[in-house]
Amino acid sequence: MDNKAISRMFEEIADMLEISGDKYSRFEIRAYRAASLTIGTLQEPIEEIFRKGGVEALKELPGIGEGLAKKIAEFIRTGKMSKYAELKKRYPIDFSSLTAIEGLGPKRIYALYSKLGVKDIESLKAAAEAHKIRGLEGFGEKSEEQIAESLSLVEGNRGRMLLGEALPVAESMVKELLSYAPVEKAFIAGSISRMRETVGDIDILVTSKKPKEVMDFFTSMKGVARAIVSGPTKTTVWLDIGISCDLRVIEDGSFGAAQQYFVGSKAHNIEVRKIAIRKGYKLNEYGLFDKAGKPVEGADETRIYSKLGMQHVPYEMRENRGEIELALKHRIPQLIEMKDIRGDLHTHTKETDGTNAIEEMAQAAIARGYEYFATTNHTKSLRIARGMDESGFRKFFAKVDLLNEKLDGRIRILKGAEVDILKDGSLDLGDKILGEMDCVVAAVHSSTNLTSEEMTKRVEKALGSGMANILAHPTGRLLNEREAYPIDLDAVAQSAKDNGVALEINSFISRLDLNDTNILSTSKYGPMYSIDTDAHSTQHLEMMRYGVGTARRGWLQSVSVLNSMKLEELMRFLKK
DNA sequence: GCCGTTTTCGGCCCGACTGTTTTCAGTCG
Repeated sequence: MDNKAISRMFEEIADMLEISGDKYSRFEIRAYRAASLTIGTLQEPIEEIFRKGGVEALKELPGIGEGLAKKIAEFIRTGKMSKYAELKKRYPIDFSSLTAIEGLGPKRIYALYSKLGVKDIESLKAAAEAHKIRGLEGFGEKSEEQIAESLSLVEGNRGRMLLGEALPVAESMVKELLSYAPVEKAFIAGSISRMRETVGDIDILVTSKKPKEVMDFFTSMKGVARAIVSGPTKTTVWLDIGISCDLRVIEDGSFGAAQQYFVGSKAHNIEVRKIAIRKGYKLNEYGLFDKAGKPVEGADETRIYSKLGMQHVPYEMRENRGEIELALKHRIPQLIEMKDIRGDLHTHTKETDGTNAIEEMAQAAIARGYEYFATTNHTKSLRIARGMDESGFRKFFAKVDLLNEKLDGRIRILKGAEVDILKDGSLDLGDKILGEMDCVVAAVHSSTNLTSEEMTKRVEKALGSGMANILAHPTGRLLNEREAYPIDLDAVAQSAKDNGVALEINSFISRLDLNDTNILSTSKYGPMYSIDTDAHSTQHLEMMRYGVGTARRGWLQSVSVLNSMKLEELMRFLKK
């Protein structure tokens, strides 16, 4: 993907400029790093932005001006960036791998290169094993040990962890801190609090009058493999599950400022701090201060934003994607919340590849306070999931009818299917049985190697069939496993709107499909969205919060969410 | 190299921790 490549090149250019000793200002270097951050966290392909709007569109991106836009354009057009190539000739060093080593930055990497010829992970490993590093100026035994340790970690290859894996861990750590350590408040910050689909580490913030005791407790907690950094206010540990966890201890009076600071994102915070400066303040994690250094506000995050003339910004929006301007104008939308969700429209039972019976699914849905849910088992083409044919569904639906009667209005079970969209765009069951269903979820599970044109046409045909209500996991991606298949989401969103079909936001932790940027880019066509769990067990119903978080990252309001509707209104939408 | 209620020049986010540096540079988030 170009985004990653360009982001990495800019970062490496910054690294190389930093050691070059040429007369580049540190601000020029910083500009490359800022651009790297912008592009690295962009989830829309930069190539597409360029294709649609050329260099001018690139310049719209924060931190990208004339010069960098041209370099990006050069790379997209030719596959090369001359500035990068020139510098690389002078410094044939693999910075992006080496900077991943804890404690190594450009300066020390260059020292290792010029004195020991270290230029990649392998030569670094050799130097460390031969104990050649400890003798170098600026290095010591400790540095060498740290490098060796970090090397073994990098070789264990850690990617970003799924939100749905990290959040529960963070929650249990917070619970333990609150129960057994002298802390008053504990709060999950960082990318988890912003509900990013994957997270690089866990950030926890606590208030306490006894920071040392808290830190001692923290480093000895179950699941902590070892401490990486430990100070009185900040401690970083490595967890057994293969992710690091930061704990910051602050005073109660700074809680709001610290919250603002540690929720991030970095890009959002840089903008907020610039606004603070413009208004004659200084903002850091301890509070908002006036010119004389006198504290103005610190305990309450909302009041800090307010002093800056801004509305409070929901965590999920803090990505510097336009929310700053909205907050300044006091026009932050009222985002969808968990309490708006009245049901789940994509679930499975043991009749196909689920693990629970329909009765158990119904009880679990009732326990969640739902008004309704749809049972949507797989159809016959999906053999691997023991998909059912028409007679299978008829038999199953008879059971559902009985159950609905028995439940006597405590919840309404909608009869449905997750019907396969076949290669030619037709649906895997006949119109007769589909027409009898309350809720038809259509999904692509096969022939995913089509071109974008073919795939788009295939899906459009299914949406236009008059039988589909929801398009499940529209891009088919699986986090850390499989890329989205090529499809024109703009066309799909338009077609969904025209045909009264909702686009799914699949909440399953490895899917989150559509993702936040897909939602942001498709919502201008005005389709409805359905936030579903695709639950294959009663446990999976819990995943709803990840879908809601993703929807919030996509700035979605409840009026655009199908399953925030009351049953009666929903049934009108589902009518074929 | 970017950017503008400081607008085409002259600023540019901010603080913590570590190791070896005898006073702080380098790295990290």
